[in-house]
Amino acid sequence: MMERSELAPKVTATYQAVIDLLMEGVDVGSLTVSEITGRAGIGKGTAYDYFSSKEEMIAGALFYEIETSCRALYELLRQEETLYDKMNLILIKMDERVATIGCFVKVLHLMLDHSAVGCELRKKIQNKRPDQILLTDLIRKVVIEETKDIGKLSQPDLIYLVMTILSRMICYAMYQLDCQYSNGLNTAGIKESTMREMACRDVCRSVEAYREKGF
Amino acid sequence: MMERSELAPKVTATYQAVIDLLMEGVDVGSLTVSEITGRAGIGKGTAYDYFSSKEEMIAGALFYEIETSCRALYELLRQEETLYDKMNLILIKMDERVATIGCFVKVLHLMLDHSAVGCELRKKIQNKRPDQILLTDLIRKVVIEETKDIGKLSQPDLIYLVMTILSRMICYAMYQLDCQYSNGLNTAGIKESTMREMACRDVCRSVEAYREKGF
Amino acid sequence: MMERSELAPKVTATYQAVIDLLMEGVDVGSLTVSEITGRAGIGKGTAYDYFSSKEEMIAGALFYEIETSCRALYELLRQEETLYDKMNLILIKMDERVATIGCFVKVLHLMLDHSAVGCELRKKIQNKRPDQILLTDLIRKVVIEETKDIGKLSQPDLIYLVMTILSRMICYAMYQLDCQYSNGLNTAGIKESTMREMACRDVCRSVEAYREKGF
Amino acid sequence: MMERSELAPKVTATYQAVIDLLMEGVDVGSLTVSEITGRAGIGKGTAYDYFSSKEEMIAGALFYEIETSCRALYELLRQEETLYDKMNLILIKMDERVATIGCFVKVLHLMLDHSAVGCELRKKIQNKRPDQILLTDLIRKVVIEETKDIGKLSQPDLIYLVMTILSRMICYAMYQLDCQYSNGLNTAGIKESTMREMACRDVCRSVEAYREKGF
DNA sequence: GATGAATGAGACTTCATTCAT
DNA sequence: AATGAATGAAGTCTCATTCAT
Repeated sequence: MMERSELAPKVTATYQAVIDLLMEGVDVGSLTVSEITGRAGIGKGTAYDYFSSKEEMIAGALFYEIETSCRALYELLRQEETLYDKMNLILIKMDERVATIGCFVKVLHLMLDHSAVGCELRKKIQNKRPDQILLTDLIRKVVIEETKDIGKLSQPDLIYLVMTILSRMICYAMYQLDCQYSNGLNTAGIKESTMREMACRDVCRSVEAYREKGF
Repeated sequence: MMERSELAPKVTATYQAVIDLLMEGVDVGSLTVSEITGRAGIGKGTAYDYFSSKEEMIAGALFYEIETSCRALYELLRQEETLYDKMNLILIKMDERVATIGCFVKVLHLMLDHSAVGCELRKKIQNKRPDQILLTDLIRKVVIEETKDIGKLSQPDLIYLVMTILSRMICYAMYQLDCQYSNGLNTAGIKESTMREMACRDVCRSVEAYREKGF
Repeated sequence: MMERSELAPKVTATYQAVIDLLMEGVDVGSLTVSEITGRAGIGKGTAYDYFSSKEEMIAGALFYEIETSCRALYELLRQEETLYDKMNLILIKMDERVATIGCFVKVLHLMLDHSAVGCELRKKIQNKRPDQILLTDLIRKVVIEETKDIGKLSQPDLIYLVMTILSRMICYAMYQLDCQYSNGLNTAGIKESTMREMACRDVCRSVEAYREKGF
Repeated sequence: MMERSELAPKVTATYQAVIDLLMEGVDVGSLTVSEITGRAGIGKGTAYDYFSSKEEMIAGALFYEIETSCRALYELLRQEETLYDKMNLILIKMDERVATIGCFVKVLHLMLDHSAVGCELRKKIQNKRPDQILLTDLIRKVVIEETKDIGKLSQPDLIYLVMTILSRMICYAMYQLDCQYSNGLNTAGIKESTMREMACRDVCRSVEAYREKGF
């Protein structure tokens, strides 16, 4: 009934192998079918019974991973009351599943490049079913639910709010990644909780400013 | 004396070819040496007299491109007075050189992946000369100069301010890219000037909040 | 009693599938077991219960097809009186079953190449039962029956007559195929009946010349 | 000046390797690029600098081989006077270059199948330059030159004469090939000179019949 | 008996890099 | 100094065959 259970075991094995490899730091562009199927514990040919190309395997795995994560997160967010708490939960979950962040970042990258995997992924995202929730859908829902008492948001305001939250999340992800690798931000020494607090306060400040005067 | 003039003509031709190709939408991962040297109008072997690998060509080109852009932008920013104006100018320049944004985005991507080009690029950035200004250096300088009257910034506060600005810039870049390709943000219909205004006001609001209570 | 009825249904289904595919224009070399069994409506494993290899399936199908055709044609030829009429009937049947000609041509090809299917087919032909009639047997019978009044043919003369007829048939097949695809003969505009007439007259002329002076 | 000399050495090496392999009995369909380039003494990648696919290599080699043979034969045929002598020379040359016959037969096969090599070859033949002489051009020229005193041939008559000669050549080739492999004709014991004589007489008889009454 | 999911050897093709000219 | 022809390692994908169900 859950779509997870609908997937053939070889498909989930392939997806898991792709995600595992990516999380271990293998670059998307240098993933090979041999690596994937070897890790998945299936034959090379078997993968081609389920996917028509390497790109489909990788794009499928990433789509599945972020869709699953976003849907699960959405369920959790509904239990939080305030925007601050929701934002905080998002960031906490980002910490808990920091390894997954890499996948989100890779998806963002792929959305913007012209690689074969990127194309495949864009196709998947454009054709996604309405009940599948990706990152922007998640944020949009949070914003709409949180601000519905203000009155119906105009499209531009909605988008700006979404982007504000998204930029904070990216900001936080950059912080996380800078802790892992050194990317030039030199975030060493700043506590996670401090970062979270600042980010949440920032988001709320933006919304309050909106409530007062509109954007 | 200028480092530009220090570069051999074949090197700049190679760099330009890489940048041109990337701006035309060729994916970093699918760039080939043949394409690069063909576009640069030099022989394949010649390129290897100046670079030891394909990765060095690409990483070198990207480093050169962003370093040049950031240095030029820094010179311009010094002439602006307020933080609002500086932020605004950054965004305006991002519009004027929207094609270059793609390179910045690619650099961000490469900083985070484990590809061969990414490694090469990270090496270049870590070993950069002090007089070479990259994006984070640029922002750090803007923040320090703008806030020096407040007193010396603590390291964490400085970093948070830098990240705030960076996140707004990324936000704006996302908006720009979403106008070009459709990435799911549906920013259609929002004017550039409106976006800029919102972003600048946000940044200033953050700094003001800092001035009042500290982060 | 009839060998057709001796064949298991899965075998005839396989044979029919091969022949259908070949007649639809699929190249012998690019036939796959999946295609064959899919078309035959049987499982891939099942085919291997009846055949030991793909080659055996294809060679078996072709052998069966031509043997069946030749035997049927032989029965019809016995009812014709003169050599002219017999030759004419052969060519008329070639027109009626023009699609089958492709199989004969493929068999000719396979007899001459060193492909795995060719080997298998040669084996089948060399080990054929005496009551199985193939093309050369058919022609040989026609020649012997037609010329028995002249006296017993010497082996070389018999062979030459057989080859004469065979070469005319090939000639006619080339004409047929050139009508379907353009193979450079540019036979467009020549009527079938004219071609047949010329071929039959030629064959008779050869035999008459033989009757008069011997070859 | 001769087109032979225009071909790059690696191209002729590739062509020769293909022809050699085919003459050694390797089946067209089972030729591999490794085999070809290994035999040609060049790197696998080198072949792809000159050809865009395996099919092009094989089709190119066959086209080159038959075109060269036919052109050379045409030059020789011009020195013969009578149709009998011309036909005889053709058959003698077929004996001298019996190994090449296999190539002609393979070309005939490829013209009729739907394989990738066949497609490539048909393209090459359809786009051949007017000065390139293939088998049917050769025969057409022989027929036209030999019969010009009779008056202009109608198109159908021309084609029929061409096919008559072609069928005798096929007949002779069948004899040759049956001597090499046993294909069911059992030509053992017939001398080459006898076969040639019969074939030449047959062709002349056909032309004479034409002279007298028209076809 | 029948199936088709699974396998993996091996095919074609690309492309970074070298080196003789 | 500059070139680009040549290389061959390595990647993707196909498909004949097997075997557990």
